[in-house]
Amino acid sequence: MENEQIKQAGLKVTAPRIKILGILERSGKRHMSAEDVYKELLSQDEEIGLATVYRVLTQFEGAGLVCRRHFESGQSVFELNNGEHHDHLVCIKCGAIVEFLDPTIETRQKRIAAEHHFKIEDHSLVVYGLCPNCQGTR
Amino acid sequence: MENEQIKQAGLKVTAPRIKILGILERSGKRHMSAEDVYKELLSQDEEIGLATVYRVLTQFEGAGLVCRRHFESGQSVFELNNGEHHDHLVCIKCGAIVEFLDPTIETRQKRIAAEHHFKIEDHSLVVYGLCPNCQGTR
DNA sequence: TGGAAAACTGAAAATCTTTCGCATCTTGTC
DNA sequence: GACAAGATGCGAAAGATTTTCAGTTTTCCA
Ligand SMILES: [Mn+2]
Ligand SMILES: [Mn+2]
Ligand SMILES: [Zn+2]
Ligand SMILES: [Zn+2]
Repeated sequence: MENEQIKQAGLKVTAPRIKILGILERSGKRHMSAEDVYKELLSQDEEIGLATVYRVLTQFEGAGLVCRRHFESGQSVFELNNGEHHDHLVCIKCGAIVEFLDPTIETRQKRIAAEHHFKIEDHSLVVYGLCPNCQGTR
Repeated sequence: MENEQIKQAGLKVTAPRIKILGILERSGKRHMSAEDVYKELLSQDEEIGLATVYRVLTQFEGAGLVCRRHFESGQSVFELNNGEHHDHLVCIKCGAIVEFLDPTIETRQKRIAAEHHFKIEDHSLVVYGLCPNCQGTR
């Protein structure tokens, strides 16, 4: 359970960490902002401050338990790291997110970095658009 | 000169706008944050407030004169819009930026959006890594 | 198990970047 | 030149995230 993952990540097992990891695993939403997590905690009558949520999410990120994403919404969103990289398709109207992985794109990126003698470290690809549900309306 | 571009963009020709556009055109750096532009103005003894810099850059963006980018640095950077879309390779150590355009990637993105029935609106691809100069050191 | 060191926590204050409110100027037009 | 519409500068405010700090909690080992 959570305790093990936290311990293996090299972090002390504390109530806030267990609770927050549990929320990320079971809340339904795969991509959550710190605020989202905080609200979920509140709704469960947990006494955990927002600063702690930020702190824990950042630690989880450092430990590789979660990935932080910067979509153009002003706030970071976090998702459990399942070990496999992927990119995102984001609906600019309703916020719906579709994950995808395109080997061709991944390959081209590596080639481009190599051509410019860059040692690639990471990348972020986000495609913004309107999801099927949001295309009719305005 | 600047006056014409500003006028054609449908904006009144004012001193701050002329000065800021001039800086974007002649400052050497192609990608500048609002703060960068502001500092440059200060160094030229211009009495232009930071709020005005943000305002003007946002207006320029709306008018299509500049593009706003969100690299993971916390602040937006702006660059003159030369009409051609491109993506970026960013050095995580020194901040060096290389621009590139890969038709294959562009095509794949469109296909992926189509497969998910998304009406693509925009996209952001940034590859982070170490530039040639920054690879030796730590 | 006992207890101290190390790590962690919540709340409040501090940062940082960006935007607002508004009184005061400018610009474009007649 | 006179005027309305639009811009500017300034300080305050906002929103997201981080830091500080004093009081807990967890770990670890005797
Ligand atoms: Mn994802
Ligand atoms: Mn560019
Ligand atoms: Zn949608
Ligand atoms: Zn570099």
